[in-house]
Amino acid sequence: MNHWLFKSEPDTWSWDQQVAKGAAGEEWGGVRNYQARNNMRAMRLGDLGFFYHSNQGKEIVGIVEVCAESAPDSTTDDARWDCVHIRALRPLPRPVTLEDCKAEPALAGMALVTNTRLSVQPVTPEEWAIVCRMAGIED
DNA sequence: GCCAACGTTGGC
DNA sequence: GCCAACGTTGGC
Repeated sequence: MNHWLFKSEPDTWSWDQQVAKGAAGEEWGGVRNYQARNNMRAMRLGDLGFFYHSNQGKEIVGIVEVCAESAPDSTTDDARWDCVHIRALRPLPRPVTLEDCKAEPALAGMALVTNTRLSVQPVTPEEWAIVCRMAGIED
C-alpha cells in the first residue's frame, strides 16, 4: 500500500467539509499539475493519505483513504486531467504542522518540506510512521 | 500583500 | 528546442 499527502486551502475545501462527505467521499478535482495528476493515477483503492491545510493552519489534520481510483476529472472537459476520490478516515489527535515537519531531521526529505508547491505528494512509509507518531497515533 | 519557486506558454 | 514572459502556489 502506498501513502500520499493531499493539500487543500481550508477556505476552499476544509477537513470539516471532507468529513461531512462521510464514507461516500468526494472527488479530488481541479488539480491541474502533471506531477500531482501522475501521483493520483498511481493511487490504488485503500491507499492512505494525509490531509494538509495549506495557507491557513499549515498543518496535517487528518487521514483519508482513496475510495475511487483515477478517472476523468468532472470539473473539466479536458481529457488530460484525471483524479481520484477520497474519504475522511480519522482526524489526527494532534495536528502536525509544517513547522513540526521542518524541525524533525528525519523529515528533511519530505516533499511537504522540499517541494512546497506540489499539491498531491507521495509519502514514504518511514515518513508516514514518523508523522503518525508525532500526531499521537500508532501507525 | 509580497515574493520565491516552479510550471506552462509561446515566439523564435 | 531554447528561453523569456507570465501565471500560480503557498510560505512568510
